[in-house]
Amino acid sequence: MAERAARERRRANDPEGMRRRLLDAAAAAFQSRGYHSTSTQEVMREAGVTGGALHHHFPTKKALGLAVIRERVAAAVEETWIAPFASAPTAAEGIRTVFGRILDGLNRRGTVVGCPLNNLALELSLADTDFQSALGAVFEEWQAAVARKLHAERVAGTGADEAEALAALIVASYSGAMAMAKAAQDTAPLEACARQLARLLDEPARRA
Amino acid sequence: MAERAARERRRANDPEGMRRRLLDAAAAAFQSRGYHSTSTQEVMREAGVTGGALHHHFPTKKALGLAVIRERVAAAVEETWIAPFASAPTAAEGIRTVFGRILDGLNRRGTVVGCPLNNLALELSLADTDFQSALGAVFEEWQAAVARKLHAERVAGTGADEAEALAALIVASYSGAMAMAKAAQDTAPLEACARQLARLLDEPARRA
DNA sequence: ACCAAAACAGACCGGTTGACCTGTTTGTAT
DNA sequence: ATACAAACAGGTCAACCGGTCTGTTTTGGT
Repeated sequence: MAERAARERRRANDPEGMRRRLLDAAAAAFQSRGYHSTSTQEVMREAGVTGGALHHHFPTKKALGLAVIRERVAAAVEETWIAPFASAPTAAEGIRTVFGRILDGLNRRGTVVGCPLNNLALELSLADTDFQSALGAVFEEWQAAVARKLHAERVAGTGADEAEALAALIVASYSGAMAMAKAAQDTAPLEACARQLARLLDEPARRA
Repeated sequence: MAERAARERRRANDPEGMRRRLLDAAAAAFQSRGYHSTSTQEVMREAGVTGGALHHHFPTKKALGLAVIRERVAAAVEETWIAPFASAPTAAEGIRTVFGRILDGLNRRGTVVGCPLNNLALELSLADTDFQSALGAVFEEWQAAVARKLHAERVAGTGADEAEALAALIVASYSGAMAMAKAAQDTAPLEACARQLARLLDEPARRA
């Protein structure tokens, strides 16, 4: 039919692009509304994609969630946290840089949507073991990267155990401060933690 | 009818008790499954209550959630955290006591269900402004109580600002460590943070 | 040129959810 | 005693969710 051909102009199969758009839309929606509060239809609408396409790339909502965690959340942590921290001249300077950039971004936007990893971790860790292990893996890699930096700098004693424990404190206080900032819709907890952590990393007897 | 009277044995109106059972069941369900993943029917079943009673005490699910936050979550934070910390001989000892008790409880149970405040905060803060302010208030009171203890002890400089900032670090690192423990289903992050925080509160030049 | 498989479109369905509503029972003020 | 409101029972309903299904178009191998 002529009208059919006229309406649907053309269709270019682009699997990777389609998959990318779906992951982008899902990651944004999960970030701002959470996993359970986001329906697959919302993801479809915001990605401009039909149900058939969504089902083709991600057979279930859970598969979509796992892909978001492994391909988007992990990358976001790597990009906004691990990389700038690792490439900083010192650990203390890394804290200031990372927190400073994130605070800049938050102040530019109005609202505090929180850390995507933390948001999904608290919502999904107990719901499903697949989610739990995927999220736990991201946390572990994050903490390990921070510990490597601390250990390379010989901060806080020589032991690798101490570096690991201090890395846990750093990651935990960032996650918790972001949670507080989200609940209060105020960046003050993040600023306070940044100052305290930087002071902690500057002061103590280094190079034992 | 005789059969009617025989079946429904008797009914004692007990508004406070009914309300308490509903809040208990809802708090437990929200804690382990989250707010959105818990249906009102599940709450009804686990509380042994009919729909009419639930609707009478809490007209909407949101009203139930707000009551859980204000009457159960806030009380839990007060009981398990604020009170033992405030009554400890020193702040450092308070950290050890609070974390120790919580770690004992976690090790006794198998799973890490996480901090109820943090769980609900990340799930609901962005969803609704009423939830956000209720959750933010609990966080603020928690941090303020910790800051009072630190200030009374003259930890970390004389300034009240420093006490407030250090309190933010303490609350944030606990919340974040619990999130990491939940994601990893392992209490190691909590133990690490407890050690680091206690060391931080012990060491520095106190009583300037 | 042809055809099988991948990529996509769009409708459909059972199950569930939160909310509501109409009755009935219990407590209480008078 | 009796009227009236609070407390509770239990069913109903539209809306929605995630998953599935069938059909069409595009793509790439031969």
